Amino acid sequence: MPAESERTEMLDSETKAVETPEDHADELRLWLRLLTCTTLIEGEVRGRLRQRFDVTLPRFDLMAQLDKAPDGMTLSDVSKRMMVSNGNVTGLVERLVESGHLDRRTSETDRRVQVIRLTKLGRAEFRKMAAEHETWIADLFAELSPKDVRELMRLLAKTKASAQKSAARRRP
Amino acid sequence: MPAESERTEMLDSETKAVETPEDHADELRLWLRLLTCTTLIEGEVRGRLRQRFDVTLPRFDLMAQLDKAPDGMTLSDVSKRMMVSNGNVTGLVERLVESGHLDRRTSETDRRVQVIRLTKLGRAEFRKMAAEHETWIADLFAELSPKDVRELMRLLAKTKASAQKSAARRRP
DNA sequence: GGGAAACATTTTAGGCTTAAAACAATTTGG
DNA sequence: CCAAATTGTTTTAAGCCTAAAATGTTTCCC
Repeated sequence: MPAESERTEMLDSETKAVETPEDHADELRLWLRLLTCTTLIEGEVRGRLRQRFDVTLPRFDLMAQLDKAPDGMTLSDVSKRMMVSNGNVTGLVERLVESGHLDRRTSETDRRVQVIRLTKLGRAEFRKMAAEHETWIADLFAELSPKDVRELMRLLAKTKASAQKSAARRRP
Repeated sequence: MPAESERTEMLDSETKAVETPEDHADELRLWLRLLTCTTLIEGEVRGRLRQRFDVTLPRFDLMAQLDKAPDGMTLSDVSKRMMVSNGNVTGLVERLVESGHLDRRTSETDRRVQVIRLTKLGRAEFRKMAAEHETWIADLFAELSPKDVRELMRLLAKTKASAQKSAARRRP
């Protein structure tokens, strides 16, 4: 426990629990700052992808998932990985098949399942974009020291675990 | 500088700059983790707002901005604060006026400007939602110690500054 | 075998979001 | 003063996104 109290109005921990509403302002500020950072970076990446490659961020993200899976993925896999709804993936895939970046085929062993892969074109274009994308990210985080990066990684891992537990508490 | 090298393949800093492509994998992983955390929390908040109050997250966010500005804000102000496009705000405001949560009037001193405020209903509903929302956030971050929270705040502030500088470098 | 449950995907309806163009009002600099 | 630039907002066109319902397929298990 830290020496300094973060709740200055609290004089006696016995009287706290029931009566005084807890002070959650710090967590709220933290959440807003987290959201700001993400929005800022995401907007920047989105803009650069559009300007340099005329591609949208969701398309890029989907292709990134597939680049890591040479044997293809099912739509459900993609949807879980990207943390978006099923219907969303259906539409995205439709457009990427249309533009020749993706190949979609029904699984031979389970006719419910659609397996999607990058086409040769899709893979080539993705690799080109990904190389540049990586330099943008490095530039956006340029002022963080290697130690900062490690520390942020650690704290965000803890945050993710905390949020997942909270979500599981509500939806068991 | 940390004692341990994070780029094991680099033997001589003289030869680095031009020839070997830099290793940005750590920053990329950090960005993905940041995005995962935000998406996770955002999705959770979105779902709870819908279930408990039948309200969308963007509506809630807009009302949160206005709650902090009793004298109202212009659409541009809101758009900058929320980091979304102008047209987006136009549509959101339209729906919130329609539902009786917002009041919109043209400024008397500048006929270009629209000033929006929460109505009595809008303020009352927002306050109710905000109180509960704060407990959700606290719960989502529950496993972070006060020290973790402070440290994250510090590192995210640094991240934000870094990203803003990078964005400014590109779009001066 | 056959019905119920589970699963994968698509569809639907509605809302959110963006970039860019269009429009309207004000400010500015000659 | 007045044309040009700037500012604030809306419109447009396209795409993204969700939750929930619908559809088709497979698995479970009695």
